[in-house]
Amino acid sequence: MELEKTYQPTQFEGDIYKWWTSQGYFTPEAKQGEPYFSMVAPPPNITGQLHLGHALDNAIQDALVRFKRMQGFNTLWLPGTDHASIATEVKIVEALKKQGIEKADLGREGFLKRAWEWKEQYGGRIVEQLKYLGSSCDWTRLAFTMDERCSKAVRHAFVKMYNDGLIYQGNRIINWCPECKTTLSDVEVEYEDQAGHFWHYSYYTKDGKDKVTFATTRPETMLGDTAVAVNPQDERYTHLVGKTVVVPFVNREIPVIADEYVDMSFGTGVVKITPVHDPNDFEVGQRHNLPIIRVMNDDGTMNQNAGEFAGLNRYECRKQIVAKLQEMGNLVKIEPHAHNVGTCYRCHTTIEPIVSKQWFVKMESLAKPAIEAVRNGEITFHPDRFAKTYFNWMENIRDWCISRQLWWGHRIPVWYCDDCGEVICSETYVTHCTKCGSANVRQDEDVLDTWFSSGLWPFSTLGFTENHDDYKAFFPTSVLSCGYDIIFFWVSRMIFSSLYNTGKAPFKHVLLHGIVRDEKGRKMSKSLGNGVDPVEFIDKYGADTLRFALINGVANGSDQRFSQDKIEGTRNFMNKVWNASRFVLMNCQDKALPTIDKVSLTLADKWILARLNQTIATATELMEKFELGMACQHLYDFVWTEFCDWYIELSKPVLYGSDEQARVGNLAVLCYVLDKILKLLHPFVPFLTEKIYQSLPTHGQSIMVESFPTVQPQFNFDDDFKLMEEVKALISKLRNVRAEYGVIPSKRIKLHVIDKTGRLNDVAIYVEKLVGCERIMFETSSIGGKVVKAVTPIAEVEIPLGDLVDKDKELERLSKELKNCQGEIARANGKLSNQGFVAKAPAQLIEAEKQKLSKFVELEKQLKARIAELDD
RNA sequence: GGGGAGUUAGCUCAGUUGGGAGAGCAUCUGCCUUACAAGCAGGGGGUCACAGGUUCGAGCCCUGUACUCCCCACCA
Repeated sequence: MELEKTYQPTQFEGDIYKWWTSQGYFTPEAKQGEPYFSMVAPPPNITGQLHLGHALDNAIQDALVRFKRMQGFNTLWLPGTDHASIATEVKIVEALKKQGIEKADLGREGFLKRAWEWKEQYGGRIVEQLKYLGSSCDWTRLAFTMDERCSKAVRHAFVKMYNDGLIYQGNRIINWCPECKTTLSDVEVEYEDQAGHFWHYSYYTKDGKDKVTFATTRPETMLGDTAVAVNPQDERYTHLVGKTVVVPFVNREIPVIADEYVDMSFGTGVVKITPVHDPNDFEVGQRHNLPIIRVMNDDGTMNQNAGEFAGLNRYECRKQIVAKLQEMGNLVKIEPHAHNVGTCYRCHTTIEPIVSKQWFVKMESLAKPAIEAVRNGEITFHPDRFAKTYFNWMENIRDWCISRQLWWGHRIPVWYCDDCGEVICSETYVTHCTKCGSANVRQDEDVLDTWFSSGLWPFSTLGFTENHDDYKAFFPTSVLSCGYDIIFFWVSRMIFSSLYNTGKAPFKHVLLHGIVRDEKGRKMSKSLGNGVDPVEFIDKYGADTLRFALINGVANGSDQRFSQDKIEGTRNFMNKVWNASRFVLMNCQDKALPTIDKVSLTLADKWILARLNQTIATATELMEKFELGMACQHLYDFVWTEFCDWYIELSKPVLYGSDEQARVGNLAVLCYVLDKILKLLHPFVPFLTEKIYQSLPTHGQSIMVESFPTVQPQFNFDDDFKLMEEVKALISKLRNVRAEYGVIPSKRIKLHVIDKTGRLNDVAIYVEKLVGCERIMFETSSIGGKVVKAVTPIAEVEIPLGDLVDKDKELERLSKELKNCQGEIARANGKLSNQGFVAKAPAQLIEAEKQKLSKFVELEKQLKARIAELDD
């Protein structure tokens, strides 16, 4: 098969993906007892449009999965999508609004019908986009958080927790989004710095003789005030404690109470207490049995308890209250004040803390084993610093509010009997009261937090509730990979949910990556319009390029900037691999090549094979430590610098020569190394490597089911490797001399070489070709005359450059070298004469230092001789 | 307030058991050398934030300082 002249990924990526799928390569059998590697993919929301975060996430996971698959593990990577309760509902409501339809108009049934239609349409789209990336996940096992299997797991987990007393219903202060009209858990609130004000004003005692002055950022909540509080130690206010003051507008008499919560040194030392609309005030209210008076509706407008302000939205109400307080003379002053305001993570509306009856998960007993599993190493985080983040959160965890006033999601499996008041929690649908038999039962209206079902993902998808073969074969999973930004939302919940439900940790390793930012380091977002559509990039540069660019050289867990430069640089690398392959293949023609063990290896061959071994060892080790970014970097360097710039160039004189046996031998090595390179790169660059692999004379069925390369000890060739490194250094030095003397590139020079190793005859053709020389003449002594002399550990080379040779310039060049050389000697001597070093450093290091010293001492001698010669 | 991270070449960043500072881009010089100009060869450029300490030896370990960023909690 001929390869095109340049790398054009769009010509083959799609076809290859279809072919892989049709071959069933992504679909493992569930075989118990076999070494396996399994991962569940973080399910993207069905609202989703593929973004670079998904691309990175999938590139990492696919690389791991392909690596493990090639290593022979029974490998499962299970994909799926998330119903994303609130996010999806928000989108659908928006879409309906555009059509002039209100959610309520449709009713629950009608709305859910729309939602499922939405799921079909957009859930499918994101799945298709993931395929563009080349992800080798098993689509036959595609899951959805609301499919029957996952829903069953949700009901099972809920009922078990309910029966164990871990799920309870309570009247507590929760976060309310007036836009989405639902509760939110603590982690779903995002805090934003906003410029606001401190409004200082006073409440008076009924007789008007005394007053308390305080500051608030939210005057509108005063309508729900049921006390003002001072610190019990605060002597300024002792006389007032126990008295009452009057809340204007609503004319409510409220007590002045004493509570430790109040910070005497802050402000006036007085705090107004609104138990219903502030978490801290709620606590104070609990302690003092204060009444709870709600003044706001679910949509953020004021309710009838707000009296004259009823019906206004909360901001308008605030404005009017401030104005009226001023009129009445209660307002003392207004200060600018920056504060953190909680907003809804979906719509960014300012959340309203309110007291409400909701369902909660009791966290304390769940968190304990979840902390322990990480502490005892059952689960490890990569990088491990994120374990601290995890502990920090888990150890301070509060109960989890799981009920949501939404329609799209898992409905809470609790029924109420309207006749006898029985509360029935059941895995199956309830039609009659289990206590009185009445048919007058109704299900709880609310649905569950979307993260409740995601928390079960590693086992719900594998068929935990039915003890499915997949569960038996692939659970616990091996690795969980996601961005560090969802440790709280997702990772922690999976850990405690799994320990509680299955008795096992859901995964062994948590591999975390950072956020992909724009060129300026900003987070990509819709509002900034700085988002990048990965599909566009794939169409232009190919999925391989995108994947490699996202992984190469990036450290685990750290954010990265995504730039056009990086993409292009990576594309160039792909093109490099492509063209190197083309070079090898076009030289092979259809020649029958010997296997590598039948080839008489040259010095260059041995060098590249030894270097390949090192690369395989390093890459494998890094992959196993999940250091994919570093593995890529090593491969990049090996392919470009060692293989292309050196080995292929070293091959040219052989391939273009007339020794047929040497040609064939060289080609065999080229093919061998290329084959290994493709396999090493395959996890990162699946399409390109498959495409080229299929063109190799030795190709098998598919590169993705071939074995990952392993170190071949017979190819280590330490001494030859070192010699070849010296030859390379010699070549570089000679090129340098050419450049320094301005010898035009087309000029073939002559080299007179005094060989100090006795082995350079073998490498003469390399030097001739790579330095651009007419012919090497081996000498036993200096030829003298107008020459430039290069002195190296393996050879002295004289280059007759005629009139180009300039004595002063030459002296300057050699003196510079001499100085450098003497510096090295001084350094080595310094180390070796340091008793501490000689006594404590590893023997290997000392030996290496000694060798260096003698090498440079020898060089120094020669350089000095040459300088003396010129000075005469 | 608590926790975490960062500070390395002009820019973006690697540097994982402490043993002679690296890459890509940019820049300078010269090349269309029959795989590749999406390329080749050669060069310049860094007191690894600062100050101490441990060590024979520190970009790496410890302490402190400065600045930047992130997360959590939050004072009404």
